Amino acid sequence: MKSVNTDVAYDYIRKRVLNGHFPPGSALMTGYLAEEIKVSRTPIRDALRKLEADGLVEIKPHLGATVKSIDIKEFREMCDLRLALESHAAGLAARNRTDLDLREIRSALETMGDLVERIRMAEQERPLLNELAREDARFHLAIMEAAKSHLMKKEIVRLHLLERVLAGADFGDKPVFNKTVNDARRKMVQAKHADIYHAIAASDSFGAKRAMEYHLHELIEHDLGSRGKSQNNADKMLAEPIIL
Amino acid sequence: MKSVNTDVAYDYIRKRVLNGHFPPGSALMTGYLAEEIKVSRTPIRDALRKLEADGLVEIKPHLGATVKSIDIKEFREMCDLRLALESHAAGLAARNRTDLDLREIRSALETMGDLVERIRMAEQERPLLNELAREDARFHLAIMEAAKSHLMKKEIVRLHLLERVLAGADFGDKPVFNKTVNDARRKMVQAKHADIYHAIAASDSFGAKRAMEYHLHELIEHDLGSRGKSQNNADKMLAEPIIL
DNA sequence: CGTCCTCTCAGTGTATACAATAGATTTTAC
DNA sequence: GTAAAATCTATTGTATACACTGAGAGGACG
Repeated sequence: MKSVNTDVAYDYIRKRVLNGHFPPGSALMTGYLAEEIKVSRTPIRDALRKLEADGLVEIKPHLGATVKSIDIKEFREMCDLRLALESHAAGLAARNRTDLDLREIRSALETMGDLVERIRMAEQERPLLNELAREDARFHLAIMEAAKSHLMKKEIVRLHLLERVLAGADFGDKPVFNKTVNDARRKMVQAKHADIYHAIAASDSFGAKRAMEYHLHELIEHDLGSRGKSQNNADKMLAEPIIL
Repeated sequence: MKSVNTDVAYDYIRKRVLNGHFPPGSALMTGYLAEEIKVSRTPIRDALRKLEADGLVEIKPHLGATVKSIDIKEFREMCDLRLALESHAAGLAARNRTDLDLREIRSALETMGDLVERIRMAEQERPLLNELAREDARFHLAIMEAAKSHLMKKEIVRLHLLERVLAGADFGDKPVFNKTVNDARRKMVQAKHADIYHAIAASDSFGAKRAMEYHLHELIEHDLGSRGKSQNNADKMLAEPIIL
C-alpha cells in the first residue's frame, strides 16, 4: 500500500501543531499549506478534516481551518473527561494487567523516582524536567496499555495531546514556585504514582481507580487553580516536545 | 452563511447509516453517492471524513469507505467506555443540576413509569416499546444535560449512536423472553432509574455515580451475556428509528 | 466625523479531468 | 487442469479551474 499525500500532509501539519509552530487560534490556509508541502489543496483539505476529527483543528464553512483554541471552562471539561476515562482505565488495568504490563509500569515509576532525587540535587533542572515529563507520560501510557482497552487508550491519548497543545498557549505555563516547593510537590506526585502502582499490582480495581482519581484531581486543581498569574512561557515548555 | 453541499451529503449519508439503510460493513462509494445526492465526489469525500470522525465510517486508502462494523470485543469496550463516561456524568449532574434539569429528568422518569404499566396491560407491545425507548433516551439525555459538560454530553451521544448502529446489525437483537420476564425486567430498570433520579435530586454525587454505574453494568451484562442465541431481527428494531 | 453602502479580493467550496491502485479477469505456460 | 503472470476495470487519489462567500477597504452620504 503506497503512502498517500493526505497522510503526508496530515503528519506535517499535526507535528507543527503539536510542537507549537502553529499556535492555537492560528489560521491554517489550504493554499499556503499546499505550497509548503508541495501537494495540491485537495489532500490538504483531507488532512485538515482528519485533524478536525482529532480535535486539534476547527473548520468553519467558508472561513477555513484554525488550530483549536478553547476557553478555560472548556479546558476544565476536558481535564474532567480525562479524569473520568483515565481513572476508569486504572480500574481496568488492575483487573487486566499482565506481569509484563506491571513491569513496565514499575520501570517507569522507578525511573521517575530516581529523576526526582537527581532533580533535587541538580543545578540545572530543565533537561531533567523534560525527561521526567517523558517518564510520566510513559507511566500513564503503560497503565492505559495494561487496561487492555484499545478504545479507551486511544481516547485518552487524544485528550492528552489536546491538553498539551491547548494548555501551552492558552493560559500560560504554570507559575514558578521556589525550588523547595517544587521538590516537595514532585515527591508528593511520586507518592501518588506509587499508590496507583501498588493498587494495580495488588489487582485492587477499586483502589487503583480511586488512587488515579485522586491523583488527577489534585493535578487539575494545581494547574487550574493558579492560572492567569504568570507570563506565557510556552516556548520553554516546547523546548523538547514529547510527541506520542 | 449559506449551506454547503458537504453538509447536505453528510446529513444524507448519516441518516441512511443510522436508520439501517446502509448496514455495517457496506461499502460507501463516492461515485454512487455523488449521483444519488447530485453533487460531485469532492463534497462526498468530505462528508465521509466527517462521518469517520464520528466513528460511523471507516476509510482505508485506496479501498474506500465502509460503514463501521466491529467484533464483540470492541463492542464491549465501547459499552464500557460509555459506562465510564455516563456514570461520571451522573455524578456531575448531581452537583450541577438546576431545578429545571431535575424537572425534565423526573418527567422522563414518570412517563416511563406510566409506559411500563401500560405495556404490562397491553396486547400490542411494539408501539409502546418504541415510545419507552424514546423516553429512556430522553431520561439519559436529560442527565447529560444536567451535568453541564458539553464535551461529555457530545461524546456520550456519539457512543450511544454508534452502539445503536453496531448492535443492530452485528450481533442480532436481544433474545425474546416471555412477557412475564420482560415485564419484571422493565420494572427493575425503572427502579434503577428511580435510584439515579433520587440521588441526583438529593445532590448526592457519589450515589448518583454508583447508581448509574450499577444500572449500565447490568444493562451491558444483560445484552452481551446472551448474544448469539437469537436471530438477527434488526429490521424490527429499526421500524421507527430514534435519531438524535 | 461617523455610518452605511459598494466593491474588491483573498480564500474556500465544487466540479471535473486525469493518474494511480487493488482486485477481478483473462491469458499463458507447464 | 492448475498456477502464475499479464491485463483489464472499477474506484479511489490528486491536480486544477472555476464559482462562491465573507470581510475589509474605500468612497458616498448624512
